[in-house]
Amino acid sequence: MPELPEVETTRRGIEPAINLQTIASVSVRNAKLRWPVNPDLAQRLVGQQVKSVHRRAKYLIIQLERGILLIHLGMSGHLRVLKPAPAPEKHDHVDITFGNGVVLRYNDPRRFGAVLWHPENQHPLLEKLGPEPLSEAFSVDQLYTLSRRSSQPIKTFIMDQQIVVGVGNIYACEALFKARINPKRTANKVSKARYEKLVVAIKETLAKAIEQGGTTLRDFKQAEGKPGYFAQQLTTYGRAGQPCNHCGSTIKTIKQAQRSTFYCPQCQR
DNA sequence: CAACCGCCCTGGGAGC
DNA sequence: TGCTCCCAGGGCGGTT
Repeated sequence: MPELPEVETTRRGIEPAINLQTIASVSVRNAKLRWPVNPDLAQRLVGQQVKSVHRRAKYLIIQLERGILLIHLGMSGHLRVLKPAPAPEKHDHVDITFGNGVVLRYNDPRRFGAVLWHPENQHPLLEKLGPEPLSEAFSVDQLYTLSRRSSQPIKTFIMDQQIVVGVGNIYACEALFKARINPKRTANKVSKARYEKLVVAIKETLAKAIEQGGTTLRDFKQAEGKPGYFAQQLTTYGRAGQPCNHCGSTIKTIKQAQRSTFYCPQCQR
């Protein structure tokens, strides 16, 4: 499940292979992703040089000479760097081949992701995004101010991409455990002192997950095809019925906004 | 406007 | 073994 650490891991994997390279060919086998892949994608991309490979929230932004290529991995997507590329398999929807022989291959069984070319450097999807959690722009003051007018539970509040980007279900659960906050607590009823802990917890959790190459549950693979290793450090996510690492009481699961939340009722208040 | 809910999709696991 | 059912979930878009 690609969240910010998985997307950042992917960015670091693909950048050295494709940066400053020129696109030689593009092959789209299945255009039906979250949004249809532009039928003229090849025409738009071939001959263009990659100027940089960035990440914003969970979007990969491949800056070209003219416009940008925006890639979202959705739920089950991954990108691989192949040289040479074996024959495409099921769910290998898009290949982008570069002048150096590298093939960037987009695979996404559930097709919740996106591959979008956009003529301008800014894209409507990027406009309303909140601050990057690992930047200084994500601060206690900013988060606390926003929280005062939110009656959502704290968990859905920190998963709102307009509040802070890149915190998906797994890391929301993990960060709330680390900050010892009950996920059901209403955002505007959490004290500033606790937001201080939460901001630190989010930053530490995400940074640690990036170090470990992301979390591999079922689908995620790094660009080189390796799994991520953060799954072994999960304290709450996917551990319903198991003992809390901290107090030994049983990890509980509930539904919030149609998502599973895992938490320790003893530690998190 | 904020909050909530439905929907898109497929593979994997559980249960029978 | 094989079928059916349920679940995973990011984020848009529509409704309350």
